[in-house]
Amino acid sequence: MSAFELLSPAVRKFVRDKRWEGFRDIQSAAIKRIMGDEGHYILASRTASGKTEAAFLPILSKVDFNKRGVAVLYISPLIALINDQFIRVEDLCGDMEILVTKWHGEASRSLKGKLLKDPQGVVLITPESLEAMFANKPYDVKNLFSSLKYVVIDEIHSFIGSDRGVHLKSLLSRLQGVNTGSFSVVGLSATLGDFSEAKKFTGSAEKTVVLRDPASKDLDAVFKYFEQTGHVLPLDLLKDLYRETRDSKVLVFPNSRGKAEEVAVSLMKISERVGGHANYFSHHSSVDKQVREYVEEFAKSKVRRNFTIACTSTLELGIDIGSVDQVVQLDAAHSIASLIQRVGRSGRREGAKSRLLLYATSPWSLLQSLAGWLLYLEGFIEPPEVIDHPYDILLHQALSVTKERLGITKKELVAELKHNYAFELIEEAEIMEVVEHLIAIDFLEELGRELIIGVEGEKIVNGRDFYTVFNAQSYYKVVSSGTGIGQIPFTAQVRENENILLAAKIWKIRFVDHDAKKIEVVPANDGRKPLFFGEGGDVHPRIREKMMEILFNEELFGVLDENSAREIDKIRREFHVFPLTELGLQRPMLIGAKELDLYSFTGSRINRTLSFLWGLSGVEVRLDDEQSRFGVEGAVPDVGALSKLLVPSLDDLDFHLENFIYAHPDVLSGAKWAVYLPVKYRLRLLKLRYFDFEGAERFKDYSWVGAR
DNA sequence: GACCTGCTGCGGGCTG
Repeated sequence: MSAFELLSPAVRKFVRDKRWEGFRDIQSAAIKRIMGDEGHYILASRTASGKTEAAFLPILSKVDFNKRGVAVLYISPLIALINDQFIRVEDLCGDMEILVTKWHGEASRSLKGKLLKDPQGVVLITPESLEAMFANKPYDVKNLFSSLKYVVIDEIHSFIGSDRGVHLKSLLSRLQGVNTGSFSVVGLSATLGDFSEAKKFTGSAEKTVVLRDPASKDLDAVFKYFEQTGHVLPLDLLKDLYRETRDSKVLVFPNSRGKAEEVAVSLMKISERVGGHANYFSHHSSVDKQVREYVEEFAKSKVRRNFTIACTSTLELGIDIGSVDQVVQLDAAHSIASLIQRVGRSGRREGAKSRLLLYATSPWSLLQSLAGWLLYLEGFIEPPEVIDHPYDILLHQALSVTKERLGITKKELVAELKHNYAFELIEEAEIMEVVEHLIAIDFLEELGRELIIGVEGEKIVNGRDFYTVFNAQSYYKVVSSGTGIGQIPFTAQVRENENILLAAKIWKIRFVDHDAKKIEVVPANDGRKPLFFGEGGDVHPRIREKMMEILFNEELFGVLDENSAREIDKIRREFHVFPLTELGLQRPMLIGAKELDLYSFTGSRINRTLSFLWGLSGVEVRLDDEQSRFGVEGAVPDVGALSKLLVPSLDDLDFHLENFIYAHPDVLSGAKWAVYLPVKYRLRLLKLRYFDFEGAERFKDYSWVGAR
C-alpha cells in the first residue's frame, strides 16, 4: 500500500485539498512506519523538509481523539516556534474537529482553563511550562496527560548535550509515570552525525528507529580575506559585502550581537549613500521581541523584497523566515553543527543552488573556517556531548518531585529518581547523598516519616526562577519615547550621552534608570557598537587537527579567492620550519630567545585543561585558544618535563580543583543548580563539563618538535 | 565560557 492509502480518510482529504504533488521521502517513510507500529522514532532531515507533517499526518490518522484526555503532546524549545507550528497544526486539525491548544507562559489563560474543563486533542507546550504544571498543579498533569498516545519533540537536536535536555528527559520520564498506558515519542531532528544521544530521549534507545533523509543540497562556497587591524570591520570588507549582497535576500552570521549591529548599521549607511534599499536589520536576543517579529514577517512576506539580516543563533533554529538566497559567515563558526544549520537557511526553493560566502579577518580565523568547511564536506559533525551524570538537574528534580507529591518518604523519593531515565547512570547511594544534603541545608525537611519542602527550599521552589534549569543574565531595557528597542547587559559604556547601536539603528543615551533597569534613548547619527561579551566558544579537537593538516600539506583549494589563498600560503610557510613527520603524535614548538610557543592544535577544553595542569606545577603559560598556542615565558623548562607534569595524582587533583572552585566561583555559573550540591559533586561536574583530563593526558605521549 | 532558551500566582487597573 502506498503511504497515501495508509492514512485515514479525513487526513487523505486534507492532503488532496492541499494539492501536494507527492510526499517528501521523510514523509512517506514516516507514514509507513508510524502507521505500522507503536514504536519510538527520530525523523531527521534538513529544515523545511516537512518534518512536522511527517509526524502529524500518521499520528492524526491513527489516534482516537474521541476519548477524554489530551492525546498528542507537542514539545518545543521556543515559544516562537509553538506559535508558528500552531498555525500549521491547527490547519491540519481544523476539518477533523480536533482541538489544538497552546500552553506556554504567553498563551491565553482562558483557553488553558477551557482545556482543563474538557481535556482533549493536541497540546503544544514548552518544557518549562510542563515543569511548572508538575510542581504547582500535579492534578492537572494527571487530568490532561494520563492517556497520552504520542509525544512529538521538535528540534530535538537543540536539547542534546544540554542541561535543558536532561530536564526534558526527566519530565518525559515523569510523564510516562502518570500515564495509564504508555505513549510513543517522535523526535524531529536536524541531520546529526550520531543519533545515539537523540534516541535516549525516548526512554528506550534500543527500541528507537531513526528515519533519515540525508539529501543535502548543492552548495557553492567562496572564501574572502580582508585583514582587520583596528577595532572596527575593514571598510573594504564592508564594501565588498555590500556589493555581494545588495541584490538578494541574505543572512549574515557575524558570531556576536555587537558585530551583528556593526554589520547592519555599516551596510545600511553604505546603502543610503549609493541609493540602495533600506532593508537592513539585526536579529538577536537583545533586540526587542516585537522588532524581531517584524523582521521575521518582513523576511517571509510573499512580496519579493531584498534584505540583509545580521543575526546570531536566534535565526539558526526552525523559526519560519522563508527562503534566503545567500548565507554569509563572518569569521569561523565555532562548530560544524552550527555551520550546517546556518547553511540550511539558504536556497530553499527547489533546485535553486545556494551560495555560502565566508569572510575572514585574521589568518587563524581563515584557517579555522577552511578547516570547518573541509570537515563539512567530509560529513564530519561534532559528536554530541554526553551528560550521563547530571547531579545538578537531579537536585532540581528532587525538589520538584517532593513538591509535586506534597510529601513523600525518603525511600520513595530516591526510588523514583533512580527509576527516572534521565538519571539512570547515577548510583542510588549518590542520589541518597544528594537528598541527605538537601535535608542538611533545609531545602527538604523530615516531617514524621515523610519529606516535605524545607524552609530554605520554599524560597526556591516558589520563585519564578524555579522552572528553568538555565541562568538568565540581567539586562537593562532600552526604550525610546515609550517604544521598546531591546535590552542590553549593563556595562561601563552605558552612560548618559554615550551612543549605542541596537536594532540596526544608532541611539544616544538620555537617561539611565538603575532602579527600573531602564535606558531612555533618542535616535542619533553616529555610534560605537554596544559592548557585549567577547567572542569564541569551545572548539572541537577535530577542527584544530584539520587546521594542522592544512598547514602541513600542499593541497590547493578552489574555494579560496586570491587574497585568502595568499594568506593560507603565508601561514603555511611560517610552519614549514617545523620538521614534523607524524602529525598524529607531534606538535610544533617555536623556540624564541626568552620564550617558547607550543602549538597544541587541539580543542578548547583540552587546552584549558593543559593550562590548568601546567599551572599546578608552577609552569605559567599564556593560552591563546584561537591559535591553540601556549606561550611559556621566562626560564624555559625542559620540554620532556612538561609532558610528565600532565599526570598529577588523583587526590592531588581533587584538592586543586576544590581550590579552583573557590578561586573562580563563577566557573559553573552556567549550571544553575550546581551551587547547591555538596562540593564533591561540584568537583565531578567541573571535571565532566569544564575540563577534559583524559584528552589532556594524551599529550604526555606527544613530542614537541622544535624550530627557531 | 560565543550564542541561545523560559516561568507562577495574585492583585490592581482598565475595557467592554
